[in-house]
Amino acid sequence: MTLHLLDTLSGETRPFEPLDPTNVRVYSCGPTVYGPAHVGNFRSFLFADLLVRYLRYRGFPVTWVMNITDVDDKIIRGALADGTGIAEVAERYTTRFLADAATLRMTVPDVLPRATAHIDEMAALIEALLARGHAYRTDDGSIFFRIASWPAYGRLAHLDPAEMRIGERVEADEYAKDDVRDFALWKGPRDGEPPWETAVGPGRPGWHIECSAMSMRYLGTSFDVHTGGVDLVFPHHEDEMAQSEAATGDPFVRTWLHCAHLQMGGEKMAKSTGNIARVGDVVAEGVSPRALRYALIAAHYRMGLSFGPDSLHAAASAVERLDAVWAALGGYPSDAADDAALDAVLETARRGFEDGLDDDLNVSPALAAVFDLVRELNRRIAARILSTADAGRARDVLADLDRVLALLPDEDALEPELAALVEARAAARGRREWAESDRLRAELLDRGIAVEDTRDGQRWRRTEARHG
RNA sequence: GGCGACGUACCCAAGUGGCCCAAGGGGGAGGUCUGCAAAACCUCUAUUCAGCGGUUCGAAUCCGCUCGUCGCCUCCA
Repeated sequence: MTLHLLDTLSGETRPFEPLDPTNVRVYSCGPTVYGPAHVGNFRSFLFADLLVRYLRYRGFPVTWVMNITDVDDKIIRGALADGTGIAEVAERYTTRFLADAATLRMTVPDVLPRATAHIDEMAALIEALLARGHAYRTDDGSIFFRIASWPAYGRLAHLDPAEMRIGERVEADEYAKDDVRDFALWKGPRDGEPPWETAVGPGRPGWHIECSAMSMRYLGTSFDVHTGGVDLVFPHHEDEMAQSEAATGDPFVRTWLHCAHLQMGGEKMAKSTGNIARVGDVVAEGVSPRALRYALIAAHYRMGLSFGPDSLHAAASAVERLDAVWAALGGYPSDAADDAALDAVLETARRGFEDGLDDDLNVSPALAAVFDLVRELNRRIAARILSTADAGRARDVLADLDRVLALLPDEDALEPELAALVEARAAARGRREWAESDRLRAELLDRGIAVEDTRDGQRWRRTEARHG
């Protein structure tokens, strides 16, 4: 099988065929940096991460672009509120975003363009739209996209423009649009708002134009995949597609991918309702970053996913299970001969993993294949039928699959002080001084090192998370 | 009001016509191993897939209706 993806626009699941096999181009709608992103936002970023990782695992070179929206109403409001500039606010939360992303082991995008650094590209796009008759100016210097000029409008969201409820709260009164459904490409200058002097006049960009300008700047007028949360389908991506195609005449995106919302307490996680959890807070509560990553990627991206203490606990246990085999395989002394059946076990796991992900990135069966492998490996370790070389090969396969999952523990050496405690504990146990060895074991656990005894002596692994 | 998704064990969650008397993870019960603990392994925990009809040799999977949950139509990942 090959990778198949379900495209929002066509509604079809199709084999993935890159426009250019030597450079798969992926664009993901990134954060608007007016505050810390919450874990719901990260679900969508990590789903894109999973896609990019899997494309690379499958051998495709990928260029991944994720924008940073660093100018918009909320940032302006936030800057006003705490008396700093919008650049400061944007910088603060961009830094925070990148730190959280790193915590969650998100692949660093190849390009992280900032909107404010691409104003000229936006202006050029708007000029093209004006020239082609798809946009018009209003008295205050704003420029709008004329939906009536674009018959394809509504195709992505599968909405009929005529049936759309006209937003009562839209800025219809603030800006004099020809049609309330028309959307802003450019907002004329206003007091208290940062103005840019551009070819289309002074003002600031509308939201949608940012993504069109930045994606096409780095990926061309047509590219392979565009990702985002379902809430972006309309109006953001609908508008983006309309303005991009109206400006260039080229089909904008080959495959649109949208992930479902993260649910917490039965409803979607959203800043507007305050129903949120943040990466920093969750980690501060003692959840390991890898467990959090697991909790956010372990379900198919188009399915609603519930988030909460239960899901985090299950995720933490699952990750520990991975850690346990990983550690067991690492410290596996054996004089057994090679296990003739191991290759088949490894191959079955790899096939199950790939078959799952090939099916529109369905991680559930992929993870099932991994855990089936884990059990097979544990059985063999317990039965001592693996050779040391076998253990190494099994580890290599796990590590290879982990290029996609990114859940395995870091391979770092133990700090000297802790290493000394581990040795002391082994020595005490060797002398059958149970009280002392138990004390050292407890102390090590307290410092994040779990020590376990096996027939071949003790072994240790990091635990990361506290347990309550 | 329009559009759409979903409803599988105690919880999360695969499976979308026969390999399903239904993966995987978590939780629970019992057992093995062990100085103890932990990990691991073994057994058990859905004759059943929201409910009711229908199509079919055959349905969790297709069709219809009913009930329920969630989302989009407005800033939003």
